[in-house]
Amino acid sequence: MITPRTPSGTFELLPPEQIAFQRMLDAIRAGYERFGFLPVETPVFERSEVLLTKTGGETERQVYFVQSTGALEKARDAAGEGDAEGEEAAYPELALRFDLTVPLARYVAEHEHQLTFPFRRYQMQRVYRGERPQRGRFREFYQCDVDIIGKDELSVRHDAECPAIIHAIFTDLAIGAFTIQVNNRKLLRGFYEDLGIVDGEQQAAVLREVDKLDKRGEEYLRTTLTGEDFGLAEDVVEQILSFVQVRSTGHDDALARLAAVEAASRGSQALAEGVAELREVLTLVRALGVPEQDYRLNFSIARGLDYYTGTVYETVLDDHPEIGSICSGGRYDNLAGQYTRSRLPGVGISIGLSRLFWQLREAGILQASTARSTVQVLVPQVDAALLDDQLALASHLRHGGINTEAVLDGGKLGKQLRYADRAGIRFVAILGPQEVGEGTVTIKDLRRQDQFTVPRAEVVAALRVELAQPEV
RNA sequence: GUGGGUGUAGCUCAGCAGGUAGAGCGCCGCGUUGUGGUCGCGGAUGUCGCGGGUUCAAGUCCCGUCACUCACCCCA
Repeated sequence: MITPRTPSGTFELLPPEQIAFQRMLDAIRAGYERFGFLPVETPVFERSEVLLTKTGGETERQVYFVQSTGALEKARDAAGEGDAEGEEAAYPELALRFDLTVPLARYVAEHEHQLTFPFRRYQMQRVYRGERPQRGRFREFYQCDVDIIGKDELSVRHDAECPAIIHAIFTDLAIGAFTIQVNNRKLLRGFYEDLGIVDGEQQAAVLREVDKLDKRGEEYLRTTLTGEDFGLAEDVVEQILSFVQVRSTGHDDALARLAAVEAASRGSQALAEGVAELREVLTLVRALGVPEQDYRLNFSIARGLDYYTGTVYETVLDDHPEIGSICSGGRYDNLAGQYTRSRLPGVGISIGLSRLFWQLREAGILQASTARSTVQVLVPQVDAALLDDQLALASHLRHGGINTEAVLDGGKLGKQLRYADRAGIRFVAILGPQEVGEGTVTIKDLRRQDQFTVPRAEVVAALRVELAQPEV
């Protein structure tokens, strides 16, 4: 017999948890729509050339190729004939998407003339990465993206919308206090230019290390940056360290820190732009109603992806910093340069829901409040002879908008109640000979261990009232 | 791609000096007739990952292999 199991790096849930997961998806979708975004879905696989435009070694290492058996045979034949027609010819034609941003770029470029700009879309689908799986990291996972794409231009005002969306959604999700951390790549670039770190590669390398500050600590950073690989002077490293540890403590403090950075600058143009952008973003974030304790400047945030050019975001849970960023994103100047001549700047964020869900579960902060079952009422079979009446009651409840399961196979009532309890169904509507005789239905609340009998005509109304009651 | 760890009942694991397999949880049944969760009693379940070796004897030691897992790179 074949051992049934999922491939490593994937996960599936039992219904009670799937419900919780679905509720989170619903909340995110609702949040995105409330901010005026349109839904989009794209195929799980794309033409390989679309995904591998930036033939970076990393992407190639992580992408899953897709190939039909026919295509595979054809490729084999070609290989057999010694047809070595360059590296690219060896790739299968199709590959699984590893994020939603690249497909978005292709989508926007492809449908440019049918879309209206600024194009505001959200997309919540699974993506695939051929990584070695790790704790809370998967090879298949959900991303929930929102992006605003402009044609030619997109004012920095849109950058302020992202924190507002994050705030609304994570408030709804009710998974605890959170802080939206904001930074700006131009500011970072300017700062490092001022320090004489001009080379793009070196800047990127420094940013990557700085990103580890929270995880590895200050000493690690000091040793690394002054060490062989970087060879930075000690006073430069100290400047980096003190800069990078900046965390604003409120709105006015954030503005003051921006002013301080600007005053200390040796005149970098990029730094000045970054400061101006952040200033505008922060001001509008406040105007959009985000409480000032929920956002702050954090100069250590860089984001690994090199396509970010301006504002960058990272959101953390205040009580669980170990979880890391639960939502991140930023501004990019040219989304679809590979696919169109049009200049399409954008800004967006992404929630890695699979990882978030997993970590919330591990940390024990998944709300227990969500129901374990989608069934609201079970109609047990007290007496097989009353099947018609039982089914009529179930039908009546369903017409009343109540999710109803009717027991078809019967058995002892006790067993049926146990079934309901285990399945996480809270209410039972009992219709036995007694109830049929007097035209009533008995409603039992398994959580509160309480039951009462109502006239048949009032069942739906009574249950609606009960369903609105808290469990304890 | 680089390094560690682990593989025993559905799950979590024990089995510490090699001697014929255990616990807790879960599951099933019973505690009578229309009432679950608690409680009591009873019950089922394992090619001890796979292959080879050492030994009178291997879950236990050795080798190989596969799988899973954690961390690093990178990232959600």
